Amino acid sequence: MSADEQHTQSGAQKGRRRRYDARLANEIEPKWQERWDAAGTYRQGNPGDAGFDARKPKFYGLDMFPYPSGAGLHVGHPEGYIGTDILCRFKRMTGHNVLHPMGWDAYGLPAEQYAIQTGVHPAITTKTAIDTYRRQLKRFGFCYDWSREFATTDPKYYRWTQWIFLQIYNAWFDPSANDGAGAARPIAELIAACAAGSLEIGPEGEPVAAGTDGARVWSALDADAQREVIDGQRLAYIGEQLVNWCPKLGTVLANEEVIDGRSERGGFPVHRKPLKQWLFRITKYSDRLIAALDTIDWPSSTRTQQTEWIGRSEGADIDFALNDAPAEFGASLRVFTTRPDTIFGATYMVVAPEHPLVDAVLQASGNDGLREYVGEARNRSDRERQESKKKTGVPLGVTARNPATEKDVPVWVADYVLMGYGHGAIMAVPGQDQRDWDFARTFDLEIVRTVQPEDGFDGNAYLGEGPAMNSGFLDGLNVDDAKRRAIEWLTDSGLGRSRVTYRLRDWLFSRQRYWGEPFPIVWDEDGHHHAVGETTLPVVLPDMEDFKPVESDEPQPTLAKARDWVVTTAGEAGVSGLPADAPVRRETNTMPGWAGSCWYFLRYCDPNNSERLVSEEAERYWMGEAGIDLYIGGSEHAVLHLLYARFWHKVLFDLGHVSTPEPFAKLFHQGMITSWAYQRDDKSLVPIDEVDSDAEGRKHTERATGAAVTRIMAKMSKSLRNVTNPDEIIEGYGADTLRLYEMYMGPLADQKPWNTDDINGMFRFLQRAWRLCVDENTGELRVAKKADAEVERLLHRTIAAVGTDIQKLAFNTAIARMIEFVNRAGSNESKITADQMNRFARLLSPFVPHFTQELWARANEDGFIAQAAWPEFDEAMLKDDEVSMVVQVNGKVRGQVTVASAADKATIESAALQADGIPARLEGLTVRKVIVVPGRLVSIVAN
RNA sequence: GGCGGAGUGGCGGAAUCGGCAGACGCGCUGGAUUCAAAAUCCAGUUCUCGCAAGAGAGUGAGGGUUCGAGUCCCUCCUCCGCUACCA
Repeated sequence: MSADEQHTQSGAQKGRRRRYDARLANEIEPKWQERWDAAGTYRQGNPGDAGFDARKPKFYGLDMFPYPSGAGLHVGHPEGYIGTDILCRFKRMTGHNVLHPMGWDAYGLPAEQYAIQTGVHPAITTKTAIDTYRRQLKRFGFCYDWSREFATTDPKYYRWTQWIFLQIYNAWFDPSANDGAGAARPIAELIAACAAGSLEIGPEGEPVAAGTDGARVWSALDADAQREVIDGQRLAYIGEQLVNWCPKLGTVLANEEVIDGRSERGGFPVHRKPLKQWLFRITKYSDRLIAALDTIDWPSSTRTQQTEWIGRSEGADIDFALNDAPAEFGASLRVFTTRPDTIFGATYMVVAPEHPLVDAVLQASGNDGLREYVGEARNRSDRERQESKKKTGVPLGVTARNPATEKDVPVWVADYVLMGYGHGAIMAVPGQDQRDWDFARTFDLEIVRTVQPEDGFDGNAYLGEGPAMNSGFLDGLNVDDAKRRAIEWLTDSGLGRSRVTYRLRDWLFSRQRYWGEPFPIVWDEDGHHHAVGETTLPVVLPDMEDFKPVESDEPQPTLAKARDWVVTTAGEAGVSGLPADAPVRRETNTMPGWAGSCWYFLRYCDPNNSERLVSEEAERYWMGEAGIDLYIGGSEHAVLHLLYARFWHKVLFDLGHVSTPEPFAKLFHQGMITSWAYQRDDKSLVPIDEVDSDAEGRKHTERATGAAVTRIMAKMSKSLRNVTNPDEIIEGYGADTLRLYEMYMGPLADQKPWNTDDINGMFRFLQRAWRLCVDENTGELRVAKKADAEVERLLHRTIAAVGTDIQKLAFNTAIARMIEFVNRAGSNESKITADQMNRFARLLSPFVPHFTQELWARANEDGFIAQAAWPEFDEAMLKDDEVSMVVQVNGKVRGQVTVASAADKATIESAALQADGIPARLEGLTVRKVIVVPGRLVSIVAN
């Protein structure tokens, strides 16, 4: 028997259904959803629209929009959405204009992978997935303004994604702007400043103040050199980088998309490969991205993760003079260190296998051992490098002079040094660095301690505090002073300088895949890139029959196969500065999946604007002073999406297109909903349908092997087959019950185990609430004539507590308070008055909108309960006239005393000393002290 | 290894400032209703001893501060999440 049948058997009378059961829920929920839709109940106008009340404060409540996959929603997905929905409904009832939108993040690798596997075009699979998601989400009765819905794959949307790319492309980072913090400015201003002579071009091709030593004036550069300078300053630029190349996916990936040397999507091996790619100069924003974290209300763990991802390290660059190095490399080797104070302990040096010194040495000498090692190291994937922490390396046959000790130290090549960080070269100080220690031990290199370890220290490298030793002029200084002194000495002697390094790299933005936004860029016959004209946007993704990538060791963008699309003319593409008939080829890379999600929250403010990405007025109103009021989504986006979106927003802010420096004023991560899974002894997981359990549910065995497995909690996943589909739960209980259950499981931020049995509790609660209001024999409302004073008092308290809890996102305790109200009011023979019912329904409505709407209608109230005002409460009703207090004797509860709540301490004390049973307890004892905490307890100390 | 979070009944979880630990829900036990079951309703339900009144113990372990500690301090253990050869 299905849950549905069980619940409805006795209530399945003809005509108007009288009991609250699954059938009734599934009847009223779609009914009201249709009426809300038809009436536009959750439509929210913009400033200037008819009926828009500009005096109301705004509330922008945003969910991280989903990436629709073929599998549909599971019950974990809507958890955060239910939370935002409740808060947005509350805000609407408390007099706010509420922007609460939903849309689809639809470009990206998973959709394309799925399309390739099934042979169905990603445009079709994506549309199907979106339709499924929309249907499922609508069934929850969320108060989204669906008129603002869009997908990132809509040309009308990605037109502006491309437009933003062009703004970034046509911008440079002026380090002197913004009081020295630096800011993006239009590249036209840079060209104008150079042409006017207020900026000149430094030796590295960078703009410098006019008159700087060694600088050239703009007019002295030929057109190509000028172009090179400008292209070298763009915030979106072509750079050759060691990139993460994934042959299986046929694309390069951002560092953030590579986990343990494998692709985040699919888990395929990733190799490092030098490639020309589009990059964003996000590193220029490192300090601003760190500093602004203090201005926003985000979980501290997420702020910490972003800070560490950016990874600012203060230290020094030091140049070590090389002996016997190939002349073409130069005379010195530059390293970065965070511990310049330990330079006296630098007993050897290490360069990365990709370091230019290695190539120079290989060219100069036929060192076979070196060639072999470097070849192997370069071909090893990052994963292989990391799998074994065993140190490997070979000597380069070159030495360097340690400028502090004036001793020559050997230079090694080893793959524990990474080319991508610092200068790809280190001074190794085994005494103070564990990796160097391990390496020195492996190859029997000298170890010198330069910091005196604490007494009793018996480890290897010592990283702690202590006075410098074996360090000449630094001896005796603590670590911080020694660092400072060492940098002074390096600077004075011209051997080095203080320097800040970041772990963050420039953001690799191009992909070789089909399912993404095309770049608004064309290439001319000389190999120069040009922006397409803004009026020709969007550059529409061509519809390709053959969208399969070429699995290969060499990148081959899928779009290159769309020959008719690729080949065009400058005129066609709206390129300025080229003859209209000049042949150009379109950029065949596409943008990564992150592009669309970097600014979608702006588009919701004004989704149909065809003139601008968002109107200034709508942006200013909805983003307000500080940005989005509440953004809820999973913590897995702590560094990727949330960092990229902040970066785009800051560029747009600098260029004057948005009015807030940060997009998300308050961020909240909902916890994961977990489910049972089974684990073998080796920690590998077993799907739940391959396990048998005994009657008590204590012993579990894997069917195939008969081996015992342990029951654990794990993420819901298709492969473990422990996924619950919300459609089934709604069928068996209704969406209102599911909404309540997910909010009642525990604190929104916590990880929580799914337990279908627990849903009954919420279902019964709604049944009791229904019975409190509706006569099950007639279906009519049952209304008391006279209010019970206790129930009235409790209602005021419940309203106060629920309002507070909703704003704290403490929905579990809010629901508990409402259950208490129903339990108490329901045990009262006379039930509740029409007025009490009205207030109670409004109180409950953010949680169970359909249920309360139905009560609202049965009470013949006009309009929709969602548009009613939040019920008020009277402060005076929150206090009792009398309070019952506990009396403790020597820390143990020994009695109770009831006093007027206004009673003073002396009155309470004397009442407590005479309370039932207390005088007997105190017999033969001397009262030493009496502590009175009004309203709580009296503590008597006696001996 | 680093960073972050958490340990409370059989289970999920409550507990403003340190103030009656276990709200609320599940499950379980007993009862009502029923030919019977399901559903529903009522009562009970931290553990130990006790017929009971009651007494004692109790928030991962150990110590400390306090009239009073789940909450604050110290030492340790366990689990989870993120991250990782970043010089």
